[in-house]
Amino acid sequence: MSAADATILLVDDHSVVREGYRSVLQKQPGLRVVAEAADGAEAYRLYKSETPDLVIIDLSMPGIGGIEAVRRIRQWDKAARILVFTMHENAGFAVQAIRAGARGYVTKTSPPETLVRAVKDVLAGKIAISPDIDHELALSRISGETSAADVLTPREFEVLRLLLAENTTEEIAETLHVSPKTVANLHSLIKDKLGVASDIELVRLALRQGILTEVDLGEA
Amino acid sequence: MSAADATILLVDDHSVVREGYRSVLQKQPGLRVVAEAADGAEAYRLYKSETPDLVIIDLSMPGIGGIEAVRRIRQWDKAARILVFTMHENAGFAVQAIRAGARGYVTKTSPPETLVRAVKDVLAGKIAISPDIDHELALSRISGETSAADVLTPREFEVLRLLLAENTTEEIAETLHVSPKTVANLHSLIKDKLGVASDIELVRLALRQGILTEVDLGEA
DNA sequence: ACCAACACCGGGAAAATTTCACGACGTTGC
DNA sequence: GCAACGTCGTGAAATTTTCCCGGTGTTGGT
Repeated sequence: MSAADATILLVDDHSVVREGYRSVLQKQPGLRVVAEAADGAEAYRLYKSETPDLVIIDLSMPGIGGIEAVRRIRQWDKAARILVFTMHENAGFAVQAIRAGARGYVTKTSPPETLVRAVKDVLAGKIAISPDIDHELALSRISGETSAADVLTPREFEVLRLLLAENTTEEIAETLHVSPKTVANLHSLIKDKLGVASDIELVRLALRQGILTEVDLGEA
Repeated sequence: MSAADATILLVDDHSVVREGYRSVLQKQPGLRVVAEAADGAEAYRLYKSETPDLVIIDLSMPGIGGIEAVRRIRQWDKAARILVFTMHENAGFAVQAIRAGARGYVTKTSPPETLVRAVKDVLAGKIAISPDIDHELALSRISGETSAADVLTPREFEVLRLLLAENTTEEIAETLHVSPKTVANLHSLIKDKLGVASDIELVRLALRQGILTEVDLGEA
C-alpha cells in the first residue's frame, strides 16, 4: 500500500458483510480500507477522526439510518464522497440518498465488478448508480406517480422511516436529538404532503412504494 | 485442503456477501466452500449434484425463498444439514426455519466467531441458534402475540377490517349504522386487546397475521 | 452582496381524537 | 333467574394532531 492509496471507511451493521467488501476491495490496487463502523453514529465519529477519501455505507442500520448518517457527514464535510451500498432495490431510497448528499447508489445484488466500478467513479468525482436502479428510476419517471421520496425532504423521509419501524414519537425524538414536538409536527407534515389522512393510509402507501417491505414486519 | 474437509454450499443473492462468508470460513481449517448459489432453486439443484456436508443459506432471496429451499432440500435428503444465516432478527422466522428442517439460525449482526461456532456445532450434529434469537424466543414464549381473530369479537373484527380498508371513522359508522363514537371506542378497544399502541403497529400486526394482504393495497 | 426560497427546529393554542368510566340493552348458557 | 358478555352510546378528561408563528442556517440566483 502506497501513501497515495485512496482511504475507505466501511459502514454496515453486519460484520461478515463488511468482510465481504473488504475482500473484494483489497484485490484492487490503490484502495485501502482504513476503518469500519457498525452504525450511523459510529460512522459519523469515525469520519471526523479519519477523514477517509470515500465512505461505503449501508442504509438499514440500528439507530440513525444511513440517510441520516450521510446527511450528517456531508454537513460536517461538504466535500465528503459517500457511496451507498444497500439491499434496497428501490428508486425512492436512491433519490433520497443522492439528495442527502451521497455520490453513488449500488445494490447488493450487483456483481462485485459493479461495486468496484462505482467506487472508482465516485473517487473520480462522478455520480455512480447501478443499472437496476437506473432502470427503476426510468420507470418511475415514466409512470409519473409522485412518490414519497419526491415530495419529502431528507429529514422528513428519515422520520417516516422511523415511524414505520414502529417507534414512538418520543423514541424518534430521542434518536434524532430533537424535541418530541418537532417529530409530531413532522409526522403531521408528512401525512399532509403525501395526501393521507390517517396513519393507516400512511402505512399502506409506504407498502405500495416499497419503503416498508413485508419482510420488515417482525415475527410470523 | 484434505479429503476429510467438510464441504459447504453457500446460498445468498448478494455476491459480495458470499465473498464475506467465504473469507471468514476459509480461515478455518477443515472447512471448504465447494459451491455458491444466488437463489433457492439453484441451491436445490446444486445440493443434489454436490451433496455438501453443510448448506449456509439466506432467507430473503428472489424466487423461492430460503424457507422453501430448506424444505425442498430436506425433502430430498432427510439428513441434510442446513444453517440459516440471515438479517432477520426475528423469532418467528427462526421458528419457521427450524420447523422447515434447518439445523441452525444465526443473524448477520452476529460476529464472525458466532457463525464459525454455529457451523461447527451443526456439523457436529447440534442445533445452533445465535444468542440474540435465543433471547427473542424466550421473550415470545413468555408473551406470545395475541392472534387478532382469537381475542376479538365478531363486531370488533369487522371494524378492524374496515379500518384497514382505509375508511374513516365516519364512513365506518355509516356503513355499520352506528355512531362514530362507537367506532372510535371500538378502535381504541381493539388496539388495547391486541396490545398495540399506535395505528402503525396495528397495520403491521394485521399484515403479519394475514388480515390485510399486500394484494389489497391497490394500484402501484 | 443581496434576496428569495426552503429545510429545519420548536413554542403556543385551538381543534380533534383517544381514552376512560359508566350505563343500558339484549343474548347466551348454566 | 342471573351471571357473563357483546353491543352501543354518552360525557368528560387526557392526549394528540393540527395550524400558525418566528427564528436559524443553507442554497441559488441576480
